Amino acid sequence: MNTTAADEMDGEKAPPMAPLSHLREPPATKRGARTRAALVKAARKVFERDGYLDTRLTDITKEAQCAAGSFYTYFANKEEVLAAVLLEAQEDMLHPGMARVEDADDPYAVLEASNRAYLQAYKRNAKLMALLEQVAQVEPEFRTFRSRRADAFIRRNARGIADLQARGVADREVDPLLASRALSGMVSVMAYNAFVLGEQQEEGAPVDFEELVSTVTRLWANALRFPDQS
Amino acid sequence: MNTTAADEMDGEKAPPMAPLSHLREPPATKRGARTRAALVKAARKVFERDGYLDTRLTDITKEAQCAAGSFYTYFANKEEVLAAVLLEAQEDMLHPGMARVEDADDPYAVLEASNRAYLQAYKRNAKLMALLEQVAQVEPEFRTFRSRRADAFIRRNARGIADLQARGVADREVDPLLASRALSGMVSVMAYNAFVLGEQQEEGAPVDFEELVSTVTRLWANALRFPDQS
Amino acid sequence: MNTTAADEMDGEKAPPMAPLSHLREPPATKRGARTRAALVKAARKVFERDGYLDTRLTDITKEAQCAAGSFYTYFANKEEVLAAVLLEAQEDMLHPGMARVEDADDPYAVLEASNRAYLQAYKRNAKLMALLEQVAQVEPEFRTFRSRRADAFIRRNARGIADLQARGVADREVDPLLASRALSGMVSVMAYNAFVLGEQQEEGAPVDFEELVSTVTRLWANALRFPDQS
Amino acid sequence: MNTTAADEMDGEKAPPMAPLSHLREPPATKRGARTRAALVKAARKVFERDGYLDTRLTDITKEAQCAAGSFYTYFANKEEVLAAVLLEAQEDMLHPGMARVEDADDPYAVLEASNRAYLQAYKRNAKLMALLEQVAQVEPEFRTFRSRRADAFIRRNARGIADLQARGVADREVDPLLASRALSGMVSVMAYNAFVLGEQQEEGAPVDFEELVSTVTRLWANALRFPDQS
DNA sequence: CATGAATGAGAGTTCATTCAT
DNA sequence: AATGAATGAACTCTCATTCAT
Repeated sequence: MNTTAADEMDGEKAPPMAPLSHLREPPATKRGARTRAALVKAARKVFERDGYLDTRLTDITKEAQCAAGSFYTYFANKEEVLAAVLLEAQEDMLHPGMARVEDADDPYAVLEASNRAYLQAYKRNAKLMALLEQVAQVEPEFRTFRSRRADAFIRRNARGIADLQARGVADREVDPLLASRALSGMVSVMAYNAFVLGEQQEEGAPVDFEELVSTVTRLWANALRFPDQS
Repeated sequence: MNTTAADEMDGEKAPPMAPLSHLREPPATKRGARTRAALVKAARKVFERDGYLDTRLTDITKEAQCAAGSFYTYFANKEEVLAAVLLEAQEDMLHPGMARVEDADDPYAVLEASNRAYLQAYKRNAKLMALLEQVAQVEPEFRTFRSRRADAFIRRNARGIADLQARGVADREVDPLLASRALSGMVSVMAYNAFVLGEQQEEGAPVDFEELVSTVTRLWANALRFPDQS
Repeated sequence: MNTTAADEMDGEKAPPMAPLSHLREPPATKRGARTRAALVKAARKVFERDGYLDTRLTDITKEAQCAAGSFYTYFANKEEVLAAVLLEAQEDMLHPGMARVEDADDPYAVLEASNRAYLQAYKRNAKLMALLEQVAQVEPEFRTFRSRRADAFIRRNARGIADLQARGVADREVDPLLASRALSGMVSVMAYNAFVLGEQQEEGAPVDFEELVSTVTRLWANALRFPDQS
Repeated sequence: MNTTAADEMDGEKAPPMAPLSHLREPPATKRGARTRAALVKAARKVFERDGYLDTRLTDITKEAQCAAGSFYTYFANKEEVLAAVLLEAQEDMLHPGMARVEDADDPYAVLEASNRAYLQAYKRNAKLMALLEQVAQVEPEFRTFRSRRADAFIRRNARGIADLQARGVADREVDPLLASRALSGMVSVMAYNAFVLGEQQEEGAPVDFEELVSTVTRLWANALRFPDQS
């Protein structure tokens, strides 16, 4: 299984933001580029701090230290800045920097590395993921966006599962795609609970990261009936 | 394992809406009760149709065929009607009406029945669940609400898992609570995808309900290493 | 000088509330009378507590423990209850209960007794006076009302002054009416400051009542050049 | 006595509007300054015409010929515009332009000039004073404001009285502060009656300005037992 | 390009008054 | 006469978007 669980964020080359790609032409001047960059940076900061809905455009321009009107030089509305923010952040979210696995043939080791990388990436971008979840509930365009990326992730894992089934290492009774949906979903829910909700409520001990990795990996492996290794 | 996966909705007797219970005094007259009921019904309809955010209070009163001001006789704001809507719907969501299981000692059969009941209830109340997910992203009070109910569900399943572990029927290596979080989450994600997102996008064949039940059940059973039955 | 400074409140027999006398017919039944009385009493309490403007009709009916609609059985609006409240209170305000003066021919003694009685009455009805001042600024009908009563007071004192002038005991250079306006006004301002504003602000030592009496009396006597008695 | 009765309006250098100074940043552009000025001017006009309570914010913006929303660029609410109106008017009210007195050592002449100047200023700003009285009954912040200014006025006159007492020209039996309260109050009541109430009711001959000045001056002088000059 | 004031539609909310029961 | 729910006009305030400078 050579896929990673971390690619829920992957765009797979295909235009990832189809509905959001109506971006304006990039600024012609250096000053313009600077202003635009400041706006995107400010937008991310404010979005993450106040949430998408509670963010007013003037909050963004204030944070970016530019005039309210300047916003419209680069973006048509709030959705468009958000698209720009996500586009820019994608880069980081796509390269979890997975550690080399000693034995690439050991499915369990590969799976564990993959889950660890995914969870690390999620944690690193937790605020942005929280934002994405929020926006997906509020702006249909972003719901599609979220779904597409999840699908890519799911499809890749499905291929991994099918591969293992072909090699006789995984339970052949389950449909690879459906199983991938379930198991990938399981991991992403855990990530959401741990890194998004876990942060919001101070009470309760936060989950131990390594325990999280080992638990989801074990459950995943069991669920597919990886050969016993104990 | 005699718990059901369907009780994510269960309040376990305890006041389930603590933060939302600032309800006004119930109407003193029949007429008042009728109007209030009409408002709650209208609210549910409009919320489910337009979403929480896009719903204006006048949309609700218009739907309920009463004056704008009448709304405030019964509710202080949009949040309060929503609380009333959820409170009223809870009843139905709490009694999935799980079918009798032939052999209550067969963990697999119990699990399957439990999952089927849960998924049926989810499907039946899909629009409301969609609403709850949306609102949880937008109003902190409801986030707490959602979390609490999920917790109840998780804790119950955790008890079931611990029980099976004690009986030697389930993998003892995993922490029951963490495993319950993961597996319960897996089921609810599947439900969300199938019944909430599945409805919104017309493309693609909808998942077969029975296949869904059998897949999540099989994965769950495998994940906990239920004894082989094939 | 046999007039009293206390009669700013006096209605002098003449219909004192001309513009406010459009009162409805008195209730026919006993129950009606009771309800009406409860409303007036409640109105006074709430008016004095919350001020005229911040009082809603429902506050009054709530305080009177009757239904909102019942209000209109007895009064057309807020102004009318207020008129009723004032009408009822007038009685008390009109009888300052001035102590007998030993020597009714000693202008100074008479003046002092008169001022003391006036200030006592003002203090006793301070909340109502505060209310009246507020209402006079807000409802023209009551401005007239306040003016008329002040006029009565002023005219009476003016007669007293003219009398003393005739007896050669008071400065003949000043117009009696104008002087009365000034001096009566002086006393009422002091009363307002001491008993209305003085209560609202906790800081500062409240004025000593007797010092107040002696000061205004002395200034008044001096202003009219009462014969020296020191 | 070198103080003036006219300084009830005086702020004495100290920040006179402490509680009202939560003003927004002044407009950055000329256009902004123009709009703000137009709003303040319009507010004063409408307030004086309709009274504080009956003034709707849209009345002000309509009068200023700008959009309703523009109001909030400069003021948070009705109170704030009023503060701005008073702040602007203060200037004029603080410089009664008292005529030079021939003989500054003649207490009577000084007193008369002072009273004339005060009454002239009051008359000039009568509508604003009416407004202030109204508002003081309705908004606690402005009650404080009114009190503070009256206090400044009173304290100054009290110093004048004490001074005269020290020079043996005024009755030493009265407390200077209390006497000042009474006499300053006497003048301001007369001013209120003459210029505020006098205008509202058309009936009755308006008081002759000079007679007003000479009467209050004479009474004041007598009250303090200025040495005889007749 | 940047600026920041101007715009105005639209939402929530209050409460005096009416009226069916 | 009493009740208390229903009504709806009126008002404040927000903020995305435009536009003159």
